Amino acid sequence: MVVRLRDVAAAAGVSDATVSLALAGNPRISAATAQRVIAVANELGYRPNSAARALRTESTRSLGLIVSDVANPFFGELAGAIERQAAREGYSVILCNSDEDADRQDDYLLNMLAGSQVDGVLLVPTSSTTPGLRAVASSGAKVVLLDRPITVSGNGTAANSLRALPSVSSDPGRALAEAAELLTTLGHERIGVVSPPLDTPLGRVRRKQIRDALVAAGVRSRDIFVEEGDFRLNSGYRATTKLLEQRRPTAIIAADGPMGVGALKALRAHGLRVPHDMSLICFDDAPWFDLFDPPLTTIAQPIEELAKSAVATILALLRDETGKQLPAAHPECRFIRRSSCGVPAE
Amino acid sequence: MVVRLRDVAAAAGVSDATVSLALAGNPRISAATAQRVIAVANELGYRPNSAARALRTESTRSLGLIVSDVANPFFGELAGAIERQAAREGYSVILCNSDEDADRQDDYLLNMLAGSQVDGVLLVPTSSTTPGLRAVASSGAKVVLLDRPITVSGNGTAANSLRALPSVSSDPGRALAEAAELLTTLGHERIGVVSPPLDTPLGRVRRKQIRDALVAAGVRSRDIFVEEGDFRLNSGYRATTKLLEQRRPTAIIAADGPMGVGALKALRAHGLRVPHDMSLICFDDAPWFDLFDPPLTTIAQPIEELAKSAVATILALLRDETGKQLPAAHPECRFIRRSSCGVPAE
DNA sequence: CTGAAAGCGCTTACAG
DNA sequence: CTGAAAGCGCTTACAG
Repeated sequence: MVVRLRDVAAAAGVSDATVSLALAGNPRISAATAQRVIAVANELGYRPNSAARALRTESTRSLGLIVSDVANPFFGELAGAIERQAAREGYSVILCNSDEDADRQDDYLLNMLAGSQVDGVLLVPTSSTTPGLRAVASSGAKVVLLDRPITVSGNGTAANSLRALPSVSSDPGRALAEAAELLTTLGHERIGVVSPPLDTPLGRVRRKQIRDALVAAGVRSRDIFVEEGDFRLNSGYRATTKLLEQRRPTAIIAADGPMGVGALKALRAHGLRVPHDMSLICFDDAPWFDLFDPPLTTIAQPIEELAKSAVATILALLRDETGKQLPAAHPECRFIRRSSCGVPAE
Repeated sequence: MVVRLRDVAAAAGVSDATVSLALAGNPRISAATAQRVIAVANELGYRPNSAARALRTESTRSLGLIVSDVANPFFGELAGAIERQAAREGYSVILCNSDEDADRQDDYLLNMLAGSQVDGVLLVPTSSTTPGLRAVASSGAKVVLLDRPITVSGNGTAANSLRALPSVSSDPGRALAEAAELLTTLGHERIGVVSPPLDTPLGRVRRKQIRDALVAAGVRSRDIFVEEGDFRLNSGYRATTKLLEQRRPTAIIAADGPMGVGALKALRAHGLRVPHDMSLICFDDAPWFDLFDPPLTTIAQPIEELAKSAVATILALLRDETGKQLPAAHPECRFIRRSSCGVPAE
């Protein structure tokens, strides 16, 4: 039913090797033969069996992409952009969803890499360092960390191989500075932060980045209130509710889109108007953020750049057997001011 | 670097065959041997090479999913739900994005199926019937149509094999009836429709479904104005602009989320307030639709059910060598009334 | 209950 | 310039 190399060879009256070489464009095959082989292959609709090719060449031309939550539009868009980049380079993308679960992440990592299902993996890591990631890193597998850092302690070879993993994520520095300045300029003094989980490296990094930006803009450290979320909508709702009940900030910064949406829902539920009673800034952007009531001010991640860097980095890693450290790529976030920030109420 | 079956066999002091059978849980292997083999395999971190396994068993335990636009949150969520279902059954999902391009779709179809990269494909077809789809269907490949129908003319075996493709999509019937009734009850008489492209089967089907629902609710056929979009935000904007300038409806129905968002943007740009000056209903839903200004009334597709049906159907197709026709699955859409519909202005 | 051997469909040295 | 042969890492009849 399916056309094999052998069928093409028989139909063209040449050997398997000739077909393989001709289709690969190898100049050793005469132009006449090559042309005939290609014509026959097209006519029969021949497509090489990818398992056989992968087994022989030890390269699958597939990449694994493990994201923490595909339902988050940020990761949906990112997955799309990565697929587009990878397709341009002749690679397929196997999409995996860890759902923020370290065990699911490790299963995917080990099955895909140790099982040679893919040549490399782009990983949005769920928590700091899982056994699977450690194993995979010290086996020298091709892994690029995406969107989130990991923290590594110790000096063993395992720790060093983890540290050697290239990392692609956005830099919110300048955008956060703009956001913080906007808030202080408007007169905000008490700021709530809905952060990622603080037991993850990203959580600690974001907390520090946001805190530093606010302090640099003149907010007193004791007037910054951090409430933990878990990246999802409901946690943004809960964290915001806590901030309202315990801290009474006049502005809130939420560390991703879903938590920002959750925050807005919580503010609504408490009868607070944005920006009149509360200013709100979140991370990530989407084409519909300006249709919200009110349009959301955000720190937008550069999705296309992230996708490009991620694919370029993993491909460099695949080409390079030398293992020389690749430069980390950190494209800048963009601050997009819309109307969810205003002067604090009395 | 990577552990092979052979390494496990050597370490356990048995043959390759024994390892393979033991790991497969074959009862022919004594419990003692099996236990020892499994322990050794775990210790060494053995994972079967998927290319070798696929080559030998002629089954990859991978599914292809070709969507038309991952940036559309509907497909993002759907892809996530499908990945979850598939993972539960031990299948990986290769995500492909056709970007509504028939050639890209055909490339993916042929490479994945003729190249045996996957066991089956879930396809959101871009347009009616492409050469690739025709080829793949008549070769007996395992394909399930998702979310969109195709139309098939003729009686050849090719046409029949296309007609035999199982199809999973939602049924908007009841939800549309509720939507139409709501509009007429509110007093709307002139309705604009932002439809999918009318040269696609889905476009024609949706136009008819919406028209029928509106007529059944009492709208005169000549007061229904259909403007074509292409599934994306900008086309919703353009189509809505046309409707405003040429037809002056008092309510608009947009056939998917991005076009609904585009419609809302166009209404804003024209200084129209929703629902005071114009009522708006769209298809698909998202957790943030109730934060829009105004919260959007929609016809929500049952994403989980679609994912479940799609995966169940393709797995049934893979198991079944008999080729008996599978029942089409059409879970119902849900009408979600929010505040984007109101009494028409004078 | 276990092992030796064949073979899935390719690619690639090696001959000629 | 082309072909015969080996081998990638598995699984599975077939012996014993």
